[in-house]
Amino acid sequence: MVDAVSTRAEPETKSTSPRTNGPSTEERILNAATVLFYERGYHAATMRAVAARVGIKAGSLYNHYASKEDLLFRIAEGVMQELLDAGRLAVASSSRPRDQLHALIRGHVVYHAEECFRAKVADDQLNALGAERRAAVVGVRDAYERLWRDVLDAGREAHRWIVPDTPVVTFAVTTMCTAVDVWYREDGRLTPVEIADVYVEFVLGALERRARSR
Amino acid sequence: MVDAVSTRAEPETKSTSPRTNGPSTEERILNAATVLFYERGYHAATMRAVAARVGIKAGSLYNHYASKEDLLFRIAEGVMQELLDAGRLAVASSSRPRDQLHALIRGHVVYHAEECFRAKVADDQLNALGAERRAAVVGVRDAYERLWRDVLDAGREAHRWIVPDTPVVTFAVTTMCTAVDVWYREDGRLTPVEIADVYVEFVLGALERRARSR
Amino acid sequence: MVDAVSTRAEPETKSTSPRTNGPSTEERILNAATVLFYERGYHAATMRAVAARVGIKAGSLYNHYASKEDLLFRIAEGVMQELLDAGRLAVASSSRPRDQLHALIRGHVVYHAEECFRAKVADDQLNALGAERRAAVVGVRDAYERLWRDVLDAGREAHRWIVPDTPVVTFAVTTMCTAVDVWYREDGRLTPVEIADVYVEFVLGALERRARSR
Amino acid sequence: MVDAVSTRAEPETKSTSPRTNGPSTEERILNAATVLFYERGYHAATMRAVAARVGIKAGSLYNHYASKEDLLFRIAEGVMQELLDAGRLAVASSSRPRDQLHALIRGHVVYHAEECFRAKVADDQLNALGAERRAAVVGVRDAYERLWRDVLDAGREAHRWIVPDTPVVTFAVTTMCTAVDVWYREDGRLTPVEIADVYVEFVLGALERRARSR
DNA sequence: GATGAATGAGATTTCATTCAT
DNA sequence: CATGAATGAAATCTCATTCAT
Repeated sequence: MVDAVSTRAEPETKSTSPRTNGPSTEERILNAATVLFYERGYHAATMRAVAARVGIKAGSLYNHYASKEDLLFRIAEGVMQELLDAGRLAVASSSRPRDQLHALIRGHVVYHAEECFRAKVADDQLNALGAERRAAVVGVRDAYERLWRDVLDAGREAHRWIVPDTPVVTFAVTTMCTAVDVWYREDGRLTPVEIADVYVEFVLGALERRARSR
Repeated sequence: MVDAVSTRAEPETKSTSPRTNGPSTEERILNAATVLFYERGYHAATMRAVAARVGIKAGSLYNHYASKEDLLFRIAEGVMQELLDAGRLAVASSSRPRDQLHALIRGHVVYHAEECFRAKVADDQLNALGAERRAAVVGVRDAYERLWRDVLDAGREAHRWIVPDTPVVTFAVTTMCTAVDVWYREDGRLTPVEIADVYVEFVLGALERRARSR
Repeated sequence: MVDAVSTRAEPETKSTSPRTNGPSTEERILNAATVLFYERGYHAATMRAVAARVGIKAGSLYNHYASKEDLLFRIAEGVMQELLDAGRLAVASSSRPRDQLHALIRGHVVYHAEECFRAKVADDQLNALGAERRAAVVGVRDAYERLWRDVLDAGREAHRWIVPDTPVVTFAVTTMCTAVDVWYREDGRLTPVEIADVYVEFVLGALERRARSR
Repeated sequence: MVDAVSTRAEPETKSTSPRTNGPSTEERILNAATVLFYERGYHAATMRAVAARVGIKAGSLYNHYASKEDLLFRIAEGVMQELLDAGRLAVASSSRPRDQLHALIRGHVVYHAEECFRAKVADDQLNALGAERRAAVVGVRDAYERLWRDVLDAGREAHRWIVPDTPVVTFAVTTMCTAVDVWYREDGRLTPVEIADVYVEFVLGALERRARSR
């Protein structure tokens, strides 16, 4: 189930042309923009720098994308859509809230590890978008968060999870699981799935806690 | 103990001249910059906008601060220093890790709720600083995180807390507790202290969890 | 020999494209900057004014030169290099110090008359350059002055020239010959070569003077 | 005769108040401005830097001088007037052109050595003055140059000096004698008077030259 | 589809100058 | 007289974007 996420084509190796070429210019531009938005932030990254990373000149970017904001929009929209799709699969993979949450966390953590650049850009640079496009992305994000909220509410009923305040807990949990995009390194000690399991344990432990004596 | 944080003078009401005046121009500039860096991000906020918010002209800012970067540095440095000071008080307030963590979480959450603008700016805009100044701020931040790590390690010994990976858990917990700065509103349902207690319960529940049957 | 100087391509008439166009934008910018630096001084000349003289907008200058200082550097470096090259040819044109000095003076005077704008800028605005670039230009200038000093020393031996203090006399003579760049006008009474001959006579007269009765 | 120049009060030691104090604030400001205009040029020197050198704040300068341009004007006017006065004394000191020129050169060289900062500022930064004030200074300068021209013309009659073109030679000679202000150092090998004698010898040698055989 | 050059809007910063205290 | 703070004008430089070639 979770694998819905990790089966996404890797833009560096798969390409448009059936067999021979690397990624298309469009893809290479989007990847370059992703890295630069990640490293410097949207406003500090310049179109010249994006172009240089692709090996073309700034003017040529506009043969492929309408504007700088357009680049950011494509990145953010793509990320949110992929997350939402994966989240829906996760929820559909079982009818038990505990398994659904397990799948949600695993999908979220793995995605934010493997796609840490894109995910972090989508999170952090969102308010650089104009009102209209930001609203579009936020809409998808809200749908995604509703998945989590619904699972938490269902678990409170089905498993007697302790959820004093659903929105607060939802946000706390997703934020915590998102944080891997800050420090994940491909060559680190833990694989994305192992990291995810730490989080699953931690969150379920908290939800299923008993009243502590103090 | 935790109150170390909330006793900071409120710059809007206390002032330099004993009684009569409001905050000094320096303070008003720093506050204006904080809000604008928060709302738009460092690069998108302009010095003209900061000045307009204070009611002076852009050039006048430079009678008080050397540069735009200087403004950001003062904000970030102040936040980190205050957090570190409060964290040290929290740790010093008891010798039981459980109480220390309680104090840490409460201080952190209350601070990030009450000072959500300043705290979020200090977190998000850090890499807009030049290398040298960023390093100075990061140094303070690292010292602060070490407080948490040490408490978690001590709790693992003293209370048999389940901490599979100290850095990962530390980062997960602090990130989760930081997240209030995103959504906290003064007129919300919960007070900062109430919010903090939700987090305390949640985190201690997770750390003191028992193996679940699956 | 002296003609080494006057054979420099005239940027106003030669161009990049074989035949049709006038000077390139790069050349036109450099010429405009030269005139304005000459008329107003480096600091009082604005990039806007340079651009206006070329017929473009200020921002466009930066498609061709990295900075205002860069413009000054190119001018100064070019002048000094041309003077040095011409000076070396002059010295190489004969083995008699008297003829070498004749050639040096003529070359120097003709250059400072024909290129009075560029030459005066290179002389007067040098300390507007940053330390590094000023050092580069001063290095070339020192090499040029050494040519003169060596010829004066050689003449003292070969022709019994009266040179009480070589550096002082060198500087006095070159300064005097440089001064044409202040007042020379193309439509004046004397041609550059005629002016040069006045200086040659004057300087050789001084060097070959006999003790006067007082 | 020449000593008319060197008897000028030294502003660092003599003062307005009869006995006790150092130089007045007015004088100290003018001296600071002189040094800074010399070192950086008029436009690159800031009023703040002038004030800092005096030990006051920028605003206080305007209690003493009306504007930055005013400072430059006082410097330039003072220099030119002093030169003219000394030149008139020099010419009046004898009726023989040879002695008059001797006194002129000595006075000029000594002045440009001892007052090299003020003299160089007066020469180089003149065109930073507005049209009106520049004209006032240039008027004095022209009167001074006329002294030299008249002596050269008189010497051509009286001593058969070789002066092919009076303006050209006048300018060449004064420029040469002015150049000491560039390199003179108080702790150098030669005293101002010794330097002056080198120039006197050189110039008279040139003027009294015989036709050379070539 | 890429390029080089131009543009115009805007950003940060500097600085001479003013003035109330 | 000195000061600190404010001002407004201007300067250098950046950058997304356009467009003819």
